[in-house]
Amino acid sequence: MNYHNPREWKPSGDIILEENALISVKSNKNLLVIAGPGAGKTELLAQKASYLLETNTCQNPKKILAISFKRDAAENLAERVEKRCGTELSKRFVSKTYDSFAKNLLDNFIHGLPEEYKPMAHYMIAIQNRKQNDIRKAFDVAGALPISGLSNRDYNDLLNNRLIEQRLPIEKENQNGKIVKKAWDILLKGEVNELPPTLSFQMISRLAEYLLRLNPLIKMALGQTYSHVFLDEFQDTTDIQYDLLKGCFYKSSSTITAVGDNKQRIMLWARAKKDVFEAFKKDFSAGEQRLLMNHRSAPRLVEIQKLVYGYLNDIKQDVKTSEKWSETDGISEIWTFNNAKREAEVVAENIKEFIRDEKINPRDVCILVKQLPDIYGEMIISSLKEYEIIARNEVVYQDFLKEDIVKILLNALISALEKEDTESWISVLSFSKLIRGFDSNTDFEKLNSLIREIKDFLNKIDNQLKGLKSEKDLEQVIWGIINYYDINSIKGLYPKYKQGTFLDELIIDLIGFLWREYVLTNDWLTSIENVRGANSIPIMTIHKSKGLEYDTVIFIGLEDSAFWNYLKQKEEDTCAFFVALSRAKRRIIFTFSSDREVTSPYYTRQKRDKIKPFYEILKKSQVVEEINY
DNA sequence: CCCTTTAAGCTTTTT
DNA sequence: GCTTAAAGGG
Repeated sequence: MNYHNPREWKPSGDIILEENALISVKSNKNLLVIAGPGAGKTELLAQKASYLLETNTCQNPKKILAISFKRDAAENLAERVEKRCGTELSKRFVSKTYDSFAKNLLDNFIHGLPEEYKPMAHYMIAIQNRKQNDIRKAFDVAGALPISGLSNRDYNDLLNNRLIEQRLPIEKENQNGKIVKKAWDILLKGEVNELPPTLSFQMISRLAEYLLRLNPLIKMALGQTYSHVFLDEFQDTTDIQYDLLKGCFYKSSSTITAVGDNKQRIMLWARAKKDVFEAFKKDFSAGEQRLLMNHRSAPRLVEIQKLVYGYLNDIKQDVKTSEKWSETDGISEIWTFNNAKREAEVVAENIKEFIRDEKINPRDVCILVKQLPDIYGEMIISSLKEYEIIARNEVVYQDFLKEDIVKILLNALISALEKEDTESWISVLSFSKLIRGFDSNTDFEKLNSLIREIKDFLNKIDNQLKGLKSEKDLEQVIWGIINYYDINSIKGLYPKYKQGTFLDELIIDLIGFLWREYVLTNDWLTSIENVRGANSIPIMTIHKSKGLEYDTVIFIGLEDSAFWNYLKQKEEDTCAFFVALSRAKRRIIFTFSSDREVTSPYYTRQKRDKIKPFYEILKKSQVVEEINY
């Protein structure tokens, strides 16, 4: 392998990095990179990975470990690195989520735990929702904590908190401690007729951290394996995750690069550690860099974004916009209505015109809400239908489409229908090889016969699809594919499908979605595209939209009741407003309806007194036009 | 049975 | 903060 000289290294893929980004890429110290919306966080990390691998600064055979929160973020980053520095070098780039990282540590080194804290090897993942709460169950069996005056939900939250608030081992000096320890025992080992061994991801992280503390050799091995560590969306790190990070890399030889944005901190209510930036700088003696470019938003929209900094007591800084924009680019409007029906009509009509006159794709428009996308979006969905435009609540599909089994089945279907589609063919082939245990050493003859076999099978599927009469027939085809791969082999590759009815539910959903589309379109490829959402406008919450970008964003309901908790969490809600604002590349529209006559258990009369600062920001920018309908 | 009180929901990911 | 459904009391 020919490595580049660090001095001569240049960013790959025709990318020009701003000065601070280039400094961050070449820095060999622990570093906190504060990067606002559109600064190119993923690109920065991908370029840094390229630099480290191409110059052999990350010395072969050492690796880079990247930790993200969400699976798609981890996958996107891995893909970008492969694109930037090639398949060979990117083999030493390991991209994981926090939870899979922690679970791997626990599962691989489970014997490093003392018997007392060693979970049964076949433990389940805890379910915690309204119907089923395994943690609560464990406490009920252990003898619930003697605390009264709390609602059921608050009490469940408190129990969970008690379980994971501290590092292990549990201090069992007092009565409460004894009950918490008993709950741990039940969850780790299971209780006959009550609960199988069950762990939450928070517990898994605690166990992984304890494991490392007890076994310095494992910690050393981590440092030996990973010379560099990347941490994405660092502002969302919870206290538990931070403890684990410290357990892994405190005073280790690994160099850490954390990337985040304090202005997009909207997960505090979900345990994000508020002082994580300061803690990281102190504990890891980390330096700080700020990126000043916004490659995403048009100049007028960036002007509004900059005004939010003041409200968040953040350093005022001269954010630069991309040269592709001219100074007057960027549209921002507030649309006010007397009722939600009129709002839906006007929004739908305008979207129709955007698509028709500006030739933008439905996927370039996003309808954002603070909460309850089904309720806030209902009327807009039906108004858009009149123009034959589909809008849908993306929450329902986002997670579903990410599932491996869904990807596997859709790829098989596409490959059967469209023999020339290379992307789906490659995934069908590589999945088949994986299932059969083939690798690069498998001889050519065997591989060829596998390819012939798959092609025969895909032809069979194609023919079956042609003669399909009912949803039952489709069910048969889908199960045919699953049985061809072998359901037990699939479960072996993806252990998460072993638990409960998760796999069956996904398959039922897929059949339902596909059939519904097929009835409408009478074409399988279009049906698959529609299930994937290629032609529909996404409706989602601000939280779901984090990390995404759209040409046009329409925020529905800039109203007090949508921000019902504003007075209690001003900063976090202002961040949410900032995230919404900064999703837009060229145009952002906020709507207000003084009467929201939705068939919901919630509000009708709407005000905007409490969230006045949001309107002040928009007014102050002098680029926002308010239109009364 | 009727009136009053209380609780739930509201933003989330992860194998 | 606000609405509605469910539970509780006489």
